[in-house]
Amino acid sequence: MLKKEDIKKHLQTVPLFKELSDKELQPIISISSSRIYNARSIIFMQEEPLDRVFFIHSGIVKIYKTDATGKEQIVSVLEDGEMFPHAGFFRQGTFPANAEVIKKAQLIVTPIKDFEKILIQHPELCIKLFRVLGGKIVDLQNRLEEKILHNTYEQVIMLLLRLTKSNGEKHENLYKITTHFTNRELANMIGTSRETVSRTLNQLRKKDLIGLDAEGFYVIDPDKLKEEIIH
Amino acid sequence: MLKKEDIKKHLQTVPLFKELSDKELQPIISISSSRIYNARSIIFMQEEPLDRVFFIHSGIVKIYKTDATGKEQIVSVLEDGEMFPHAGFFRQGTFPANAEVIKKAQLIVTPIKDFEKILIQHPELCIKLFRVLGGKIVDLQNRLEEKILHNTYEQVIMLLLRLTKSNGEKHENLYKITTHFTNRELANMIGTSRETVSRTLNQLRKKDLIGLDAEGFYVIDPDKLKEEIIH
DNA sequence: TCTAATCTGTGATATGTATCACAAAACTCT
DNA sequence: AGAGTTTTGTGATACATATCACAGATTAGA
Repeated sequence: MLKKEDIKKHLQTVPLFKELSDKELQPIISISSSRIYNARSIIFMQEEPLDRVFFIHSGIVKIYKTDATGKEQIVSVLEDGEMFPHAGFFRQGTFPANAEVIKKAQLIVTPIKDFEKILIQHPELCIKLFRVLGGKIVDLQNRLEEKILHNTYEQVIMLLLRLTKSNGEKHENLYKITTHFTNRELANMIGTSRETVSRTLNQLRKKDLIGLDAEGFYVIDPDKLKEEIIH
Repeated sequence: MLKKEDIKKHLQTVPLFKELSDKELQPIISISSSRIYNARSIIFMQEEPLDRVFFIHSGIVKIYKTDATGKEQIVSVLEDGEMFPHAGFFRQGTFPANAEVIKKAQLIVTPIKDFEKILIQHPELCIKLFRVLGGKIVDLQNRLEEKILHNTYEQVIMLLLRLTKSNGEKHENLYKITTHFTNRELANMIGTSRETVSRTLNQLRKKDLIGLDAEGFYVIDPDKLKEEIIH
């Protein structure tokens, strides 16, 4: 079965499953399926029952919420190797937010109930999941700290640094964010307006801290940029 | 040994350990110790190696960070039955924030390495911990959403509702927050100024949505208060 | 119980950022 | 390739909230 072979190959690239033997991976493969989602397709909505977890093999996914006025808050932007949602294990209920594809993605879908069964039989897997969840908690606390203790100018910088770290590729000492985010998307990630992001980005470019090339990609010197954060 | 008996009794009140048999609880009791912390004493600081977890039997603890200018951000306010930190399992490193006692507290201290060993031998415990961590993640995402999508007036209301839910006691259809927080503390929980909290609280009192009695306690009608959030 | 320290309330002012408006540029779709 | 849509840049203005200032109330310490 070629398809199951693919799933295996893809799951092996997920950090959560790294170091697992073929035999250990087998039960997870057998309950999972793979699917390609085009950009802009909705993976799930907040109200749906939380009955599956996703692992990203390729592409980019955004997790977001919208309020009554339609204002969007991007909770996180996830890419290959990452899992979502983080908060569903052994809890009944609905998804904590919406998920939509930003860049065409291949996802492994696993029914959460079956995954939980495998989980409790494999302490190794539990340990890794505890690590992942712990990391997520630290991450969210840092986000909250950024939002509370820093002004918008610095929040933009920290967002760029965060995106650089995860999505960036190092090319001759420069970091390139190879995904194009619109100003509005960047704004929604930190809860500011698109205009402010536009102004801040141009300020940073004038200071030669970032470059905005024709394709819309961002080029950054992270160390110099970090020095801009004084608070 | 009376002391171990106490620890047992105290651990049984922690939701994470509820439903565990005496036999299952025993290994955790044997590695734990109990200690009383007075108000204002520091439990740990951010830079210290994360080598233990705490369970609150009584009292109130705040988890907070401070920036270079001394500005404080209260990450969370925890009370009896709760555990902290949440993000330390199977990860090396330091505490993610500082912890200080707000109200005289009795804490159970458990070395994290030993706890981890017990954890991986008890799937039941793992399941509960996954639930707790999942809840924490949802919680933090909601906090971030509050901060991004709502104005200060509404953030204050949501903070009061949150405090009411956890610390509140129901008395003849009113909820009383039996812990006194200063305006500055409330402000630091949501990242605003003490003056704004003072003004907002008085606004809410004028609307008869909350009451501020002599002892400084807050009395709230949660349903009416919730209706104030229109966004 | 007195004194110092901290907390509260409230007006005045400053300021950062959202919002509005619109033109130009860049994409998208058939 | 051209029409329509979406994005960007930038000035002008509005507004929420921080900051400053200070007086009075409250709490804590000796």
